[in-house]
Amino acid sequence: MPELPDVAVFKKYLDATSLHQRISATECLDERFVKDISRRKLQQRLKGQRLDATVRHGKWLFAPLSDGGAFVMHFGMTGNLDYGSDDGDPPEHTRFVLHLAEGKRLAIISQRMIGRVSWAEDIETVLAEHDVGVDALSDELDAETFAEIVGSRRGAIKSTLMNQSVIAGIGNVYSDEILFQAGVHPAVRANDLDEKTLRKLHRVMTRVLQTATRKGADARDMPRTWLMGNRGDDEPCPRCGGEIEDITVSGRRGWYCPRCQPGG
DNA sequence: TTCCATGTTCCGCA
DNA sequence: TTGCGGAACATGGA
Repeated sequence: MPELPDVAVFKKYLDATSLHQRISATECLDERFVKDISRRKLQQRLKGQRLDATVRHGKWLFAPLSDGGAFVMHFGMTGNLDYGSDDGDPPEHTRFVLHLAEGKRLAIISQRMIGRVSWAEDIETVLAEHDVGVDALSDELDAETFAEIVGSRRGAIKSTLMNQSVIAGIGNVYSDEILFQAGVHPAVRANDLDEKTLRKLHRVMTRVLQTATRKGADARDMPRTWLMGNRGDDEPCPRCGGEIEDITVSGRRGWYCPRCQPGG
């Protein structure tokens, strides 16, 4: 699930539940979920500290710590957070737990293990190491910059939007949504798009990501005119009523409406 | 049982 | 050298 809007929701959730509480202990339920640092060191770094704030960049979530450094979270394909009272077992597929003061705990859940927790001295360094580009909702990414970055790419527009080193935060579902609402075929090469279309894509991208975040990133709550609820065989296009089709673009299966998104 | 998945990373090729 | 596409990765639900 976790693309930019989902992670933005996790950030709000963490802000509302877990900030400024002392971490009394941590628990690692699967060592493989800890990356770039040993489990023991991560646990040492966290113990006794507080999560001071949260910073989201693309699909990454960071929580700067009271004594410096930051707790790093990435949710992969199936991550989630769960805050609750610290008695009994945490939810299924919990990989890491922060035990907090006053009998609470924050569980980091990841069913498929593609995801991570880690520690970073410096957030910018982590982003550079993983070649993470500008955040899709960053103020720095205005229409002109977007057109410049995206319009210089030779790959399919869908893969370009999903490429985290180009723009960070968009995954398979939201790339389909953005292209649908902009009326752009997913397989069109990015550098074949004209300036006007690129600016439209930027406008639509911003609107889609902001709206989705505001609605809690829950597909069921999105406007009916969105593609999101109709991804699948034999589904009608929410705009024209025609049939939605699937297409594989650089190994990822996407959905689009051939009538509303001509070309390719 | 086989296939597929909303993510990242690595590798081979142009 | 850089950018692109495909495959691998781990796990479990359909």
